[in-house]
Amino acid sequence: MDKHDIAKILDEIALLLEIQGDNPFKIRAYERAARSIENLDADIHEVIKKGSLRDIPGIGEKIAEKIETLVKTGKLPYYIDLKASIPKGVLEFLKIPGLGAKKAKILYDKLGLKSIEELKKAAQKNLIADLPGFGEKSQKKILDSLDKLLSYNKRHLWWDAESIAEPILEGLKKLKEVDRVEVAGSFRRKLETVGDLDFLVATKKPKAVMDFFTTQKWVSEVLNKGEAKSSIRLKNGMQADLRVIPDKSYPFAELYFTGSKEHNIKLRERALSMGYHLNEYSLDPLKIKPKAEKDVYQALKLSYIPPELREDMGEIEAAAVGKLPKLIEEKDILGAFHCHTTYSDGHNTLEEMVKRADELNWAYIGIADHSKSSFQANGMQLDRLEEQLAAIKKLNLSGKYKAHIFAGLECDIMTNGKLDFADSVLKELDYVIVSIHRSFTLSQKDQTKRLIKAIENPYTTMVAHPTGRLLLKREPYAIDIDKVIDACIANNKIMELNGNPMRLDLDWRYWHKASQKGLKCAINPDAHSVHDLEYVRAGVNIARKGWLEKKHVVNSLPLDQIKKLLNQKGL
DNA sequence: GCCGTTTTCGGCCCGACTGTTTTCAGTCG
Repeated sequence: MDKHDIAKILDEIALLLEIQGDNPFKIRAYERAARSIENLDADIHEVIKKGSLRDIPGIGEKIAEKIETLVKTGKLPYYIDLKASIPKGVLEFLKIPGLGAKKAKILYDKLGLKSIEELKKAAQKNLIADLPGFGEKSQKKILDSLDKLLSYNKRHLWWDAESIAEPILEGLKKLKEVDRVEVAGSFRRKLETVGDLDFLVATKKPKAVMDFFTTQKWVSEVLNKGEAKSSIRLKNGMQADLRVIPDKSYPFAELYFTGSKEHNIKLRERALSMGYHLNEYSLDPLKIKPKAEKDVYQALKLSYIPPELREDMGEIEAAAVGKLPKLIEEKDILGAFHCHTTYSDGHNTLEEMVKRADELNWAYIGIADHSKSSFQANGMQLDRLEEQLAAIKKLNLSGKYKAHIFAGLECDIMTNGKLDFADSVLKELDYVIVSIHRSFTLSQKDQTKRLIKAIENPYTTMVAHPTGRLLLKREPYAIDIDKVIDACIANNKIMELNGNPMRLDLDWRYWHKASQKGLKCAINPDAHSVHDLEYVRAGVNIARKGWLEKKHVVNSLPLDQIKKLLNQKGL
């Protein structure tokens, strides 16, 4: 039972209480406790041992007791009883747009509906329209959305969401009635996946903007439409909301609609404690006329908090004492190390990749093709590796390109933790990235041991995509990430932040603490074509979410310094 | 259920839209 399991149970208790119609503030208390546990830095078992559970914000007497029972016995009678009182299927009702806890309870109480299937049959038999609080329209809406539930609830990679948002944003920008516009929400916070798109517009003519937004070619359905707020369903099932606001309120609205919800609640509480009242229109009774968000933060005696950090992970506390990090920026990146070519499974040649690095004004590019065991990725046998090494040397000597080429390798880690090539081969290279591409199902203990053994190899330089996750597709393999981080630090090895939009691995939630302990980061594109080098941008987004500064990121170092760093290998 | 340098009781973030009502509850973000 780890902190994620506990947080999940606390969240589920909150949902169950909601359906039971319990005190809303009690429900929020459980939700808050869940977030606190989820964001906990320390090991939950240690915290319990020290008896400091109640020092965690949002954890009081009752919830502390429940967590202790849960951790010590693996189960919680209170939770078991609660679950027994409401069928699991009723929780599924909450996923249907327009159905919340109250209505879910009515469906269960009055008609005894226990699953999505039963709900569908009841709607088809016209049994729902007569229920209190329901009507013809809500019955039809339930039926309509049931078929599309899967696409509605789908999240999208941030990278994909960007290309969906772009034409809508451009369309709004061109509208003469629009004074200011941007995409807020989790998209602006650069969260790795995005559920829906939140557009924010400043205008004096809301109606014209709303009419435009709800009638364009990207609309598949108008969910609701008002003067201040409209929602549409896009063709791919994604929801897009538009909020319209007078220009004088824009900074407040920007803050509010960027979130996160937890960040906003903390801000409002802070405002209240200072005698103010904060909403998306103003900060009363303060008569400030902010031009930008930073003016609002300033009024709350906080330094400006970049959107990426607004996750209630300590940023408000840090901003209150002027201790926010100076986040890494894309322009700080001077090169990258995880790039493939046609020597293995890349689409572009070595020279094409280097040329592109030149165009990006990079000072260096590291080529790391797959090793022989990755036959699925056309991994290189020794002769091909030697051939590539010679080609890189030649190209460097030719002086044809400004970018220096580092000769590396993405070396497979065998199931026993040994590397795919012997040390005598590895030592000829400028650097070695080690990674796991098979045997994902080892136990956590064995997988951790395997990776740490590879980290301890003297010729290992950095660890690629350490959890192997593919966002929205494949869960991370079981691994004790804290131990892996500690092993990297102890052996002076670099951890990759893989910028492939589907990986973004190591996850941002680990980086703040890990970097403070001394973990070095390389933001890599894991590029398989010249276009993929752009993934560095996605990597920088996530690095910023992880509080990383330039000093933590090795590929912000100029050429002479990165050479020096790589030469430390084998020490 | 949590919390407190105005409080150990009485607060707890707050506004827009929809559909079902006949003045508002429920949902959503």
